[in-house]
Amino acid sequence: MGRKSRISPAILALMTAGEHHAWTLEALQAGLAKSGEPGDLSSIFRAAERLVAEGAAVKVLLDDGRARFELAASHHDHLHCTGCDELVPVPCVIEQTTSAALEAKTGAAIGNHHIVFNGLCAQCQADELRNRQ
Amino acid sequence: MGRKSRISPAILALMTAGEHHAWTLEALQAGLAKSGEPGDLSSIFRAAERLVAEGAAVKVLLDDGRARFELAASHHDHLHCTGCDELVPVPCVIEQTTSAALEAKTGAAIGNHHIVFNGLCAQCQADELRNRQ
DNA sequence: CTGGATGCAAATGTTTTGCAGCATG
DNA sequence: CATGCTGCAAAACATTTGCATCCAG
Repeated sequence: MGRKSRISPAILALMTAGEHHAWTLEALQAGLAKSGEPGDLSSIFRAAERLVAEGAAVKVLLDDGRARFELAASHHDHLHCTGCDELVPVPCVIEQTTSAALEAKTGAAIGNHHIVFNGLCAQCQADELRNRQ
Repeated sequence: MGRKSRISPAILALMTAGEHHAWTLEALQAGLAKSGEPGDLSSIFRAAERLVAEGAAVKVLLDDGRARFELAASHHDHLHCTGCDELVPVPCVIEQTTSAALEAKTGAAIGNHHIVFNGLCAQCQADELRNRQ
């Protein structure tokens, strides 16, 4: 029944290798090319969406207008580093009681959430300090 | 020195009137047209960006790929209603101590943040319940 | 054979920019 | 009359889709 996907497993391998935590489509394309699995952006896009549909990956959209894909794992939020533009995972700080409190206060039915912090990751903060000296 | 902006004050008037809390460019264009101040999207875009630069408005980018503008005011976060697609304000639940704790834990320098909750606003939740009966 | 995966090209949707004209301080 | 706002058109940008092709079961 149809062809086996070459790109999907390569994406998962890339993500597991962990050069980044979250991958833009272009980063995926570059990474795949580097590991000998070049592909068209549209094919990578479709493979990534497939992974999301299967629950193996999640898609995160950022204020810079570019989507990032990462391995589906326990929920966490993100720090968008203004230095290196990486999307760094940070533990979730929304307590279970918090949504409930908000629901009670606003009358809304709250499902999931996503927090994006902006700032400098540890590495960039170190670089910043070093350059100032 | 140059012409007085017709669109900028009209945008502020619209926002203050408060039909929406956050406005997409198209919503702004529609609203302006309805109040007798039609304008080109590019002009509205530039006026809105100007307001952001002046600090009178803030720009929020959402996962649906469309930017929204709202009056600059005390910080709050948002509920993106999956029913009516409105961006509803909710009080911020990030304590000052929370960022500090995250900074200590991650080594990052955290500036601002933005939380987007997904769910149904009070109105849509009521509609949902009514339609099920 | 058949159903899914891929590549190429093109469409999409929104934001952004170039440029000429216009208004007003 | 110079400066900044406006409209129109087109570029830019990432994403998404159409379609023909290819490949493994």
